[in-house]
Amino acid sequence: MEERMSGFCITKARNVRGSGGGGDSGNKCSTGAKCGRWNPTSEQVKVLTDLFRSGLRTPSTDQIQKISSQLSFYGKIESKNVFYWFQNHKARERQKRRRVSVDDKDMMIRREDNLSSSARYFSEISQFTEPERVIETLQLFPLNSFSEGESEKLIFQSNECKEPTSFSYTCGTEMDHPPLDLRLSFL
Amino acid sequence: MEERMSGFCITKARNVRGSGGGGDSGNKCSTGAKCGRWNPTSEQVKVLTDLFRSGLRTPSTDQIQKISSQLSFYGKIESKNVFYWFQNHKARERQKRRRVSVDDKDMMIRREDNLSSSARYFSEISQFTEPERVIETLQLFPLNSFSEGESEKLIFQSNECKEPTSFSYTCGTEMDHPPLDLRLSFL
DNA sequence: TAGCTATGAATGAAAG
DNA sequence: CTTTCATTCATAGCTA
Repeated sequence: MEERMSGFCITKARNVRGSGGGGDSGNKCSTGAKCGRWNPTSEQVKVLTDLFRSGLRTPSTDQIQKISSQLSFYGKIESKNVFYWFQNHKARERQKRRRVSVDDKDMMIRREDNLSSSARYFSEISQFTEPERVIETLQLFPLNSFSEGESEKLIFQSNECKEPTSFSYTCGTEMDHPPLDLRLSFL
Repeated sequence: MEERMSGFCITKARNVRGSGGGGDSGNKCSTGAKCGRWNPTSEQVKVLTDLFRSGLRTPSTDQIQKISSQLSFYGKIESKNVFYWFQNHKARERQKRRRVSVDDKDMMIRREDNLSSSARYFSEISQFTEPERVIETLQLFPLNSFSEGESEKLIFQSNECKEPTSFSYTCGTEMDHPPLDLRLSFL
């Protein structure tokens, strides 16, 4: 009788990357392995996420500099880290949303699969899959005149929704056993 | 000492993925707990492996969707699962090969132990560690992309210690907690 | 119960 | 912006 299952899935019992919490913590590799890559502190991630959620998606060079400076308090960080963070975060959110959409549509066959599984996955990022309140750069600081051509953008996902151009392959809709034609020539 | 809450999902029942090929043997967590991780069915793995062996390494989004749709018959599966599967499979094969390589050059020991030890391991995946006949994407479908040469990079030189231009905020020099004014209005 | 291996998932960096 | 690569974390499922 192991009722150990009461412990549910331990999530991050390990030191997690955000070992932070304390003083320097910073970027030392959690596992102590040779780390040549930035390992964000939980605080740093929090701030970045917050900014992202506030609508910032593509920070300008200046913004990146400022953010980086601020975050350096929590540990070592470089501008490029911030740059990459936003780039990745944005790309992944979009990519994820795309997959979900498709997934959602294809879910017609499934019988009773609860979607609790995907819940956890998107609990962090896709918290707002509807708002779409992208502010896309946020230039509210006139300081320093205008740097280089930095203010334009403001696109509204125009090239995102590409009609999937329907397919004609037998989409198992009413068969018990799938034809399952997954040869490469089929894809 | 270690407060490593060893809760984790106790999994006593070995439902095994390859159980009777029936329809749903799929992904339910052994314990029935709501594990958030996809647990591929043996059929799904078989198909995926087959595709991989056929040369498919980096399926396009469309392909991923199709594969996912087809595999959904065997049990719950999402696009991201397929995506990750290929990503991991490819990476690991490469990693493995590289390790062997290094192993070979670095230490000329390489006695049979090596093989016997990993025999079981290689029996499944590295069935062919020599060919390298990667087909790399298999674009049998038009799949028009709208990417027009848009190259404007933003290079970050190591200017991490760049003086913070002109900030008036008290740069955490004597405080335990930073002022951290990272609201968008600040940037 | 503890350790190990295989592998799903995540994400920093880059390349394209 | 999109996609791929490299590493690492977390965990299911053995195995001893």
